[in-house]
Amino acid sequence: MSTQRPTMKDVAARSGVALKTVSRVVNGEPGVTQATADRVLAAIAELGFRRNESARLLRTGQTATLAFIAGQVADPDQAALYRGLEEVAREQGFLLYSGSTDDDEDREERLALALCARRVDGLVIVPTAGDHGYLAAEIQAGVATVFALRPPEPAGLGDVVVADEPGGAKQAVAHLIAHGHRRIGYLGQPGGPDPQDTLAAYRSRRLALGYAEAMAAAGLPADERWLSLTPGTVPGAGVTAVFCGGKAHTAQALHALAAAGQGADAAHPGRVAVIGFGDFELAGLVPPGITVVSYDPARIGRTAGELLPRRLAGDRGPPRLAELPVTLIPRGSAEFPPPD
Amino acid sequence: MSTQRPTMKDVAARSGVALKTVSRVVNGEPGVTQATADRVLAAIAELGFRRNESARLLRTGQTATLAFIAGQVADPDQAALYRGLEEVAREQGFLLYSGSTDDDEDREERLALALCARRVDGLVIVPTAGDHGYLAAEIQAGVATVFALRPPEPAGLGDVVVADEPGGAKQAVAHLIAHGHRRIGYLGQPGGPDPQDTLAAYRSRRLALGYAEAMAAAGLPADERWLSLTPGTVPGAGVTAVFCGGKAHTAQALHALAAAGQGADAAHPGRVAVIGFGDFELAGLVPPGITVVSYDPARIGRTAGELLPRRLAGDRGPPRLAELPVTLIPRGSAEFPPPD
DNA sequence: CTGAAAGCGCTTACAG
DNA sequence: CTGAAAGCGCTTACAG
Repeated sequence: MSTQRPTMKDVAARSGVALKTVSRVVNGEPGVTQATADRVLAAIAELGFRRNESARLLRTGQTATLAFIAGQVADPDQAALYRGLEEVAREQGFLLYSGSTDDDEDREERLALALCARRVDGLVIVPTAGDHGYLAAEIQAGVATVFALRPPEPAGLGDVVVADEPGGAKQAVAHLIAHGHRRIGYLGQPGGPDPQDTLAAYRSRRLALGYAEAMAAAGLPADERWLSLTPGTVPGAGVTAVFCGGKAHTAQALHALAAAGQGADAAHPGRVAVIGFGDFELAGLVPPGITVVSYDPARIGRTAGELLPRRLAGDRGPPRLAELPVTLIPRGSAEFPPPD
Repeated sequence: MSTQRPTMKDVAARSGVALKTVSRVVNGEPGVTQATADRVLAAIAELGFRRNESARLLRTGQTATLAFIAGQVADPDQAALYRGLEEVAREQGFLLYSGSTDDDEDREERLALALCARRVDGLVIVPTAGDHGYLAAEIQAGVATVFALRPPEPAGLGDVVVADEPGGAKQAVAHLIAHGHRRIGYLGQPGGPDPQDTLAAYRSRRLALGYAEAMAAAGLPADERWLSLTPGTVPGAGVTAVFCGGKAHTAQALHALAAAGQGADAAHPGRVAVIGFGDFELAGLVPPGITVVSYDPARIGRTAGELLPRRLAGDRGPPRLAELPVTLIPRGSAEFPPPD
């Protein structure tokens, strides 16, 4: 069916030299007459020979391959993370496998093990909520592994790169306080130990921590209801500002407040200030411009990629944790004092 | 440095059988005593053996690997396309490489050839504006190749899957006409042969075609200025509706119109209807809800993936072109009559 | 300067 | 039921 690809053996036969000589020419090794090299080169051109890199790598014992396992590669944050990782991979000469788990524990395991069976050199993985013990043997066997956006279970399995969610929450709350707000709510994932412990829930928990700490540090009361707002209770909660623990929550809060006539733009007298965690496309276009605390997913990817080489070089030191800083982007929805 | 991975040879030695017997057990082939199998299995467990899939595939002559080459994997549309492709890949047992060209012709070639050197079975590629002749030999050699979102140069190099942009433009214009609009403008990429012929420019050209055709079909005059609107000229062009040829253009038009007091919501008396090509996150949240003609990038990816197997099976028929249908999603910004 | 042999980790085709 | 040999396409280590 498919035209057979010519091999070095074919090139050798055609140019009347030994296999090894072809190898020398292909690799640009010294010690080949110009005349011989020319003959080999001619045969290569005539046959359309291209070296099979997979075969070379098998012999070499490496694969020059990294893998990225996302929850959803199409999620904007994880896609950006991918890009950061891709950059590092390219610079270092790695090709990149990728795949999505859809937050399915079993699918993650199948995918990760399939990739390890291909002998990828490194693995960057956005872990599902499940157990990652299955990776211990692979890590032990030398697969450089970094967990991104959240730590694995059990923790300590490998290096971790996350955003500094607690710090981000503190920044957001401090920003609101600086604008005169005192009754500040937090809209996150419904609390409690969640069997469906998603990435968003993990992040939400960390943000709630930072929120509570910032309120306490400012000597502000943190009404229990403020800590467990839902989209429906935001308008009636009596808060003058709300911090939203994720893009979805930000959108929900904006919807609910707009419907209740408490949207963050000047048209609404009882307007509630809104600040979200995580930047999103067009955040600047939704009136009056949505202020966010933004982390840099591409940087998380780059950092993850940069942790790999040391491990590949044989570093078996204890797992590292990188908490990357976040930035507040004021756009209007949080830069006004409370109504009273 | 890294703990050596045990091989089948090690397992064979440990269990006192021949290599071939280990292979039989690992592959679940019949004709092995339970006792022998148990001994082998025990050795596998003790050694923590996992078959090297790359080695197996080398011998088999396949790689069970596909590659996706995007302009930007992080672009929301291309990320969705990736997901569609990933689904098909998973179903068919392929692992997936991916990479971004950043619309750089040379980078595309380097990446594609590196992937072919790894002997990927198939390639789905969002082509840059450059020449793709370098792929002819690879396609000839059996690499199943599909171009997505736009055709390659020269055309006819391989199968193509694109959105039906002309059809989408016609739908959009017809929608506006049905709501009473007659002076309809088109905001796209600046016309003319563009040396920097981006994906957006290609799409924009196809949309302009559909726009012109729809106007002509309805017997409506298409003022030349209406066909070459820029963000700055939209408010003063005297049109009552504008069709935008991409997410960026839609955002620009919304900005310009809002600033000129001609935004698409009821608060503006001289409001201009807006309809965009390509859906975006929160299109429903930007008041009054942005009507779009939406194509389904995930479906493009799936379709591309589904074209691969036939080629892998040896089909050398002429290149196929799939133009996938688009859908109009009314959200408010285009569902009102012109002011007069 | 050039090449014959062995090997990467596995499977295929044959023997016993 | 079990195994010894050859081979996938390349490189490594040694000879000449």
